[in-house]
Amino acid sequence: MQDLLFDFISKYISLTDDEKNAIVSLALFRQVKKGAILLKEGEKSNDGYFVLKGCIRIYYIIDGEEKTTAFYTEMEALTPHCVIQKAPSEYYISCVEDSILLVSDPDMEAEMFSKFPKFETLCRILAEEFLAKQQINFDEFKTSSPEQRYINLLQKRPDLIQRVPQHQLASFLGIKPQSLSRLRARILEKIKG
Amino acid sequence: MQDLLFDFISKYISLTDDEKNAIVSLALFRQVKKGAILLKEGEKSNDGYFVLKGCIRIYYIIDGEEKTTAFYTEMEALTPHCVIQKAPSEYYISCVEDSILLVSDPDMEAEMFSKFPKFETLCRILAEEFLAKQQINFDEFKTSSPEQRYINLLQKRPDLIQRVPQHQLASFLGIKPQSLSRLRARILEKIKG
DNA sequence: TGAATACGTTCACTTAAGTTAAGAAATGAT
DNA sequence: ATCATTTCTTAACTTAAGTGAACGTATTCA
Repeated sequence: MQDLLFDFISKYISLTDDEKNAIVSLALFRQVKKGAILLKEGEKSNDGYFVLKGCIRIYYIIDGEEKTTAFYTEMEALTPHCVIQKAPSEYYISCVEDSILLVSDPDMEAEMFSKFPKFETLCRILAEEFLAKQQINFDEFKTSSPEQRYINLLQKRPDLIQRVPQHQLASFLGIKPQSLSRLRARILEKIKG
Repeated sequence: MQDLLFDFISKYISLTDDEKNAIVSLALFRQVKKGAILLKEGEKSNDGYFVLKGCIRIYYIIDGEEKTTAFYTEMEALTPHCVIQKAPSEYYISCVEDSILLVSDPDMEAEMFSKFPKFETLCRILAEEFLAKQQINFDEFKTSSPEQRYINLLQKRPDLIQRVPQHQLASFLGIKPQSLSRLRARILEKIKG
């Protein structure tokens, strides 16, 4: 399991055995069951997550309805807004599947950064890279229709459509579950016709 | 003008005079006229921008139509996707108003980082913070209607509605200019009625 | 200054998403 | 295995966004 992590890191920086050991000694691995809630609205938490295996999601409850806005799968990192802003969380985080996560918090990060400055470089690069990806995603979302967004998702993250319930996908696409059903039927119609 | 920059930085880290001088000696200030194009689709560039004064925007040309997806105003930093990905740009960047920008590139950043590690910390924090903000923005976009998005913008960035043409705002809100006109009329109707 | 272009609004019409409700299918718990 | 709950789909109706076109009003620039 740790190998997955080090393979991932090696794409960005090279680590000595000392550094690997430091990470392992500080890192907290956590197994979580499908449906488990990692963070609730209103709670304060300092935990960030790196998904080694499985899938977690962010959702809001607005007017009593769940609105899923993001999924994180293998080799993706999620630092909740409340950790950065030091404020109560606006959203929930829960497990879509049984998952294995690497849990971090700012204190642990600070310790790593001071011992191994290289590690701060890694975090900076990851943040910059993820920010760039996030912006492209947002741009695509803004400039396309729900139907285009779904077709886009089919191509870019076909796994998500398999592993995630439709009603969660719907709000991820910015629409209602009924509209997603209809839209899927419409696309099938087009392919057949 | 430099004071603006240092006041901003001082919110995150404290700088010695040496460090300030290093920034000034490496930094490139650039005055740009309204309408000037900083980056074109297909171009490769290594320049990142920090807006000291004015407003710049990102837009795509899709099927011959301009689609504006982002605005950057005072004290906001924009590192184009193509700088991170080392690939040709998918979008254009242009000046909405006469602006004063601080231009940076990866080489200059690397030099700063090695001389003053503190500066890498600043960049990491800014990237993390901006990422968190960006995600909240995206979440709000996904979970609200065009009308709600516009009302939201009225409250959060009223300045944008003043300084930016309607048709650019429209695509920023994910709709057509005609729909924005209609939506504004609808809101006025509600206030009157 | 005058012609051309770009911009914002309005209108009629089309298309698709939201809403409400019902029922079928899948899932989970006892 | 059965019952209850959740999830997904379908349908009819409402509402709002997309489309194409026209019109008045800036802006631009030759």
